[in-house]
Amino acid sequence: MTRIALSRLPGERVAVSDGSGAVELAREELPDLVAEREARDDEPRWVWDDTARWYPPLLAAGVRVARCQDLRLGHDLLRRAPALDQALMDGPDADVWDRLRPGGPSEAVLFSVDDRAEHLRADVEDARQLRAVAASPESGRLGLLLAAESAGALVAAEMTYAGLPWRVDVHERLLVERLGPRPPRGARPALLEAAADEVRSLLEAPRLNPDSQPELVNALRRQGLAVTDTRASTLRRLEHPVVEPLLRHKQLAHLWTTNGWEWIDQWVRDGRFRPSYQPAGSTTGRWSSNGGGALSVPVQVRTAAVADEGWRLVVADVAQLEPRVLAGMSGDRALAAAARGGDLYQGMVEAGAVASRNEAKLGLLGAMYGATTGQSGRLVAGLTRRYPQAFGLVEEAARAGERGEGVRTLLGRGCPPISGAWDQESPDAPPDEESLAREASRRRAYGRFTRNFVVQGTGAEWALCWLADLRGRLWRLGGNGPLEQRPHLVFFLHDEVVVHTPTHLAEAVAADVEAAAATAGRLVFRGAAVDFPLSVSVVASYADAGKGGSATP
DNA sequence: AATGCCTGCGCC
DNA sequence: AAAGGGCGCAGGCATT
Repeated sequence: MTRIALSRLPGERVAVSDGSGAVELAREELPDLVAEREARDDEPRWVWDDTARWYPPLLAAGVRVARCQDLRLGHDLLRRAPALDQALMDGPDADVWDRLRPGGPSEAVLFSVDDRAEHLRADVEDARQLRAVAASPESGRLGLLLAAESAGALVAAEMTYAGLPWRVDVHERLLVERLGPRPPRGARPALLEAAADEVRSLLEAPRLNPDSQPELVNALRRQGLAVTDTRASTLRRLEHPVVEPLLRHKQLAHLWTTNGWEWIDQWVRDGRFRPSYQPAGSTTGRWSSNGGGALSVPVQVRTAAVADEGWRLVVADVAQLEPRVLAGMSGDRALAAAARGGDLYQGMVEAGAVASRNEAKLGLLGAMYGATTGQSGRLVAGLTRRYPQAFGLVEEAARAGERGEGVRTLLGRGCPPISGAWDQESPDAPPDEESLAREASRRRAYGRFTRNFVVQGTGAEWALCWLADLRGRLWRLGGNGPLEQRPHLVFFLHDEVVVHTPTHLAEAVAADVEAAAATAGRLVFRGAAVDFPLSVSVVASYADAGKGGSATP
């Protein structure tokens, strides 16, 4: 397969190097060249330093690419990969690659903070990464991971470009219903103020600011309520007339500040919500988001995510992704058997491992998060006997972390090392009891992190493969138009995707979403026969997903 | 005025 | 005695 490396040159120029030679051209000539090579070659792999910098201008020019290699993501990943000989990653500009931060489309044009970072040789770094991976005993898995990570970066750019369809009128109607009319700048909505006034009156505190935690705690205590915090769960346990308006105030305040009118102004344009995604933004490989709060499109406002006329949203999520991942990566046959159906927890009940579905859930979550006490902790002990490989795997990851050792995901992503050696402050003095306790607690915390890392990280790898395969299928499904006129991904969150599609293709999209999940399972888990059943809904509004309306069985 | 930590919420 | 992973975001509050 052809690899075509793109590097920035001084003066808005670009170097294009495909192994058979290099050419230079002006930056504005690039979209035509890319479109031409996409059509002529059989899906070349575009090699560049950062998808978030190269791809948005291409998308804006109507050019979609099939494959890429994101060298920054690849570099970060390989630098942490335990199965890689790190010496092979050294060489010219390696230190600059080490320091690269994710770029945004805007800053790419405005700033060139570091001249060396601006003019890196993509072909040189690409060759280095290829060589290092080829020399690794886990070259196959690492190669898959790099490809999936890069495909994810393409998806991220495309989703920001296309945007999640967003009906501002629906959203604003909801805001007015719950909060009252939009207040002038600096003022608070009427219904929010009304709730605050009820709280002030019931607590006999006319000047109380209910958003101030210390003030609120004091006011509650003056009423004889023994509280030390103001969490909703704490408040719900109290018996006092102030609880209802207080909880209502909290909810309305949250709606107003995080998904209110200002959020709309800032994040919705031309009927689309365009959050910015950051692939591998979390150390486990999960994506993060740095704008718009795409990681929590709250249930409250999902009614505003509505497909265009003649279009539908296909919403799909995986049931119990991480327990299934654990079954697959540990090779635990008993857990894999429980995972064969649509409900893994129910499968555990039917196998007689636990008495109830809820116990199954508590026990598994406890194992993956490191619960040691309470009901969850007790369940973990019992389930360890029933599912020794699965529970043993997370237990072993936790022990490694407690010893200060790192762990890796199934495809080879390494976790960050434990931070801050405890005895560095005064290396010669014998540690006192308190610092010993601190150290022990720090190691346990790292153990909980490594325990979760292996599962969460491998889950993220499955999801990336799912996304990558689905992206290709959607493109092939859609005819000849540009991206936004075909079925295309508009949202992704850990184990859930949303596709915006012309209505007549919705069923075909639903089938492709399923097929892509099966492909991802085979790619990541090879022989291990673990199902990844989806719940798929074809809906007009995101809020209607998962209600069983047109869910496939 | 800007920065960073804390609390609390919500998403997985 | 306490012992639950990963994120983003907003407001309050202390610090500079």
